[in-house]
Amino acid sequence: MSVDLELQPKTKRAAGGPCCEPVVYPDVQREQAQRMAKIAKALGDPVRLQLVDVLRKHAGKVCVCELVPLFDLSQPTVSHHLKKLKDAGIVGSERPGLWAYYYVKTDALEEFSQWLS
Amino acid sequence: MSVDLELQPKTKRAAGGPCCEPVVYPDVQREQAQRMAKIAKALGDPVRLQLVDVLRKHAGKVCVCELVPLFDLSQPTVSHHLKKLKDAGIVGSERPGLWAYYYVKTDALEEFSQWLS
DNA sequence: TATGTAAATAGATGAGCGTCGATCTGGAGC
DNA sequence: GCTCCAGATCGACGCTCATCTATTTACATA
Repeated sequence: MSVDLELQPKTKRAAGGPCCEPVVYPDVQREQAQRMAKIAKALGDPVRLQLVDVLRKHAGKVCVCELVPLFDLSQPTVSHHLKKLKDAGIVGSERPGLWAYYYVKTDALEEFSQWLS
Repeated sequence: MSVDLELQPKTKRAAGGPCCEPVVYPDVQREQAQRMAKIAKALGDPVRLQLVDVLRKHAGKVCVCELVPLFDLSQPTVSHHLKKLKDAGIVGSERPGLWAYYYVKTDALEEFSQWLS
């Protein structure tokens, strides 16, 4: 209803310039967008999304040897995906001995989750 | 505290099998993960995330000619990103005449948003 | 010390992405 | 009709990604 929200071009044919003046935001959030896009990109693969899902449902540490057989993928590939998630700051890991354990760093998803809702 | 949540290998050295039995989920959500990963992937670029942000803040239709000058990118590149968002079902578009208008399809982000929180 | 094993790393390959300039499409106005 | 313009599409380029096999690393146990 409000024409303000429609954001139509202000002139029907501007002379010597773009079709309309820049009414929309210079945007406060260039860096914020990069941060959140980094998170979204890491979640933008079905395997990684399911990894995060499993890790979140088990609010503790999960052994890698539990995660690998969940997918029809080689062990290095799963390891690769876990590394991606770790680089994005979404998960953390420990390796006290022979086995490695991964867990979700819940704070990492906070900003993105809030923006999305 | 609860060992059940720790998901450690059940045996210290399994004989003739993987290090532990598959205790974690066969996972109900293979297709759901694909759906949500598709959304996340589309949001996994700073430009597209900012496009969605701008479109959401203007809960109406926004002219493309308003969006292009927001970024230091060529018009075809912005158009390409808008197409990606459209293919992901995140935005829709109309082109009644010379100008094209884009808007957010809020339902699309619902499932992903809920999963994330 | 030697052996076995879980996980990470290395290297390769084929597919996809982000970006650009150039071109095409189709509505608007003279 | 012809011209102008907004937006979409095309083709190309360099880079990143997901995946694999093969190898390496480091811990455990005998």
